[in-house]
Amino acid sequence: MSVTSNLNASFAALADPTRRAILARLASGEATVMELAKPFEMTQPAISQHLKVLEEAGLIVQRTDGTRRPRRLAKPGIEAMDQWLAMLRKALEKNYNRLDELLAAMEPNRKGKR
Amino acid sequence: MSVTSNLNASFAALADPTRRAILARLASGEATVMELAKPFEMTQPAISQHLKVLEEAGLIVQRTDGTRRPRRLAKPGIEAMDQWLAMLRKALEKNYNRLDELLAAMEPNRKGKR
DNA sequence: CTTTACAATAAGTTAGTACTTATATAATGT
DNA sequence: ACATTATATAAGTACTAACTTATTGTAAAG
Repeated sequence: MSVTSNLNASFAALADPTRRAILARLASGEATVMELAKPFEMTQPAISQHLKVLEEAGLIVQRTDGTRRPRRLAKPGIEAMDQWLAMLRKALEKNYNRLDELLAAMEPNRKGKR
Repeated sequence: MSVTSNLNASFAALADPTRRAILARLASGEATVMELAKPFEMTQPAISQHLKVLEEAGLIVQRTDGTRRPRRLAKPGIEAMDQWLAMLRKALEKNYNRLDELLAAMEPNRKGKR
């Protein structure tokens, strides 16, 4: 039950297209394992394993409803990734990148810089 | 070739803390392999391999300056991830999540299990 | 109680990742 | 031409990930 905010696990979780599809589905509301499994040509255990990965990454949470365990998105985990990426986005917006490109363009042939 | 927009590879690249550190460093401007390697207790080939992963993921680009290959951030690849995450962020903002929580709270809660 | 539906876990296989050391390539300085 | 500096590639290894089938746990329904 910890908000580990583990960026390693979070980004690794997003690297799998099945898990991204699951999250996309959960973006429109909670869903059970069976509902989540339906679109995929994959067994139920495989989906359960993906859900475990997503939960351990802090990207989803579950509740209990009889034998069902509906999942929904977990805000903190998603925000943690979003904020990390915001850092890169801001760097790009600040034109650091363009400055580098300019320097690269000015570089005619040789000459070291540092 | 350039804008492969490969989210699998992009997110997988971010799952490694060394690669995130490299990107963070590049956020403040371009750097060579040696410069990037310095902070790590890791060999140069290891860093070169990480850079290859980042480049194939579309997150950095390189230019040639003599024997040096300074890297810098690649805007399109970073924006692609950012936009994908924006989808989840918006879902959370739209209170889909809160609605689910409300439904969960309304659910007649049964006994704790085991 | 017994069956059914939903979901988790176990064990095994295959493929991929993240390093290492050793070596190759390529531009620069002398 | 040779040595130096900067980087890439190759090969090997240990670890991890993503599936599968088989089985188990648990609540609801008959």
